[in-house]
Amino acid sequence: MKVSKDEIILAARELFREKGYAGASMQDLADRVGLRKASLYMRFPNKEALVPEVLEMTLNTTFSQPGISSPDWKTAYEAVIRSIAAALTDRHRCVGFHLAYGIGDDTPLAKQAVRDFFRSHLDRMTDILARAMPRETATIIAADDLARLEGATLHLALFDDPTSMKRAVDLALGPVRSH
Amino acid sequence: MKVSKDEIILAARELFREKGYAGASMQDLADRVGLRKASLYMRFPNKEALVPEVLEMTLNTTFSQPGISSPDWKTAYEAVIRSIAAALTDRHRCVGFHLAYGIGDDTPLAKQAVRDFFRSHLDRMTDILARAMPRETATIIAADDLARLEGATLHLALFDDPTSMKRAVDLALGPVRSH
DNA sequence: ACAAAATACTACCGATCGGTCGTTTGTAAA
DNA sequence: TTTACAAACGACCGATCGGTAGTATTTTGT
Repeated sequence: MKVSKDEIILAARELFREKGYAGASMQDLADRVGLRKASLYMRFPNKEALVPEVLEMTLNTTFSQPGISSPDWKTAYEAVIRSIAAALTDRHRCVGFHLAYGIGDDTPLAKQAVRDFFRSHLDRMTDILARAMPRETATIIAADDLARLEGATLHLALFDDPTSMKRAVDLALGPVRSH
Repeated sequence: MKVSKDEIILAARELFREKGYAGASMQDLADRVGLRKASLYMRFPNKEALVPEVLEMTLNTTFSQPGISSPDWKTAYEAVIRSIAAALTDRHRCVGFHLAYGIGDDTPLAKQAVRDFFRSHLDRMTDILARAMPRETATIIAADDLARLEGATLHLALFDDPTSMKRAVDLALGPVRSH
């Protein structure tokens, strides 16, 4: 194999993040990894099938950062927030968010994958917070913290401005520290 | 004229919001307004030229809501926040955000229009807040409030869940009320 | 009523889209 | 070294993309 499957998924992630689902072409993906378009269909049955793989890889790396599996909930939550924020700050956009906006009912497998992607984020964040507070409260905090991080990518994507993301991290971590 | 220019812009806005710039086709737009594709090029020189018009119309309606031009800054700011939140809650997505994510360097006029769109939002919000606080503080609050509103569309688009948006409004307005 | 101008139309352009087919190439077991 | 299988390939498919040319139709000014 000239190119590993992970390399293709990685390139597909960049493509989806930058151009969205509709704007990403298989030809462009083939060019980026140095294969012919037809060869991509050896590994993936179609374009839609790339989406679950991209999101699964992203989810895994996000939640594989050190500290996230700490028994101390403060340590774990801070690690999650920082892991997400670091990825978003680095790339200026969120693949999942771009796909969430752009994917329609014509690609149901991709749509479900996007839902699972964010549901996993929310569940894992909620589980950590629920160690120290009622689950109901944890659910709300997780949802709002994630929304704030995602929203801060607006300033990154448009104005190359990371300060809003930094404040989003501080605001998510402030109450945790003083808990 | 079978169809007014504003109708076309309105339909284009829906299209961009749902499918993004790359995913929106001129044929689809023509179908929605009941024209032939070629007739669209009577009013707009090309696809890219739709973007500034769409965003200008959106900006105008957003900031034409009652209360926004109130001399009382609290009234004005609340009206702005509620105007933005109402539009996002209704449509589940933000056109500007979708375009901000999807538009690349190949469409520079559209890119600049998106930047202007959000810059106007931020400037107008900052101007209102600056009546009651240092401009530096106002800039930060405006940026973070807008980011939070945009981020809350994640829960709307994916899970049809408006609660995060409601909390975003409350959080943006809470400090204002108790000021 | 008539001419001029604006608008919408049919038909088409080359390029690119996602995807498939049949063949060649590389590799690993025998 | 031969055999067998997977991987990569060039060439191609129908559909759709943004956009244009020329013509018909409707509106407008006189």
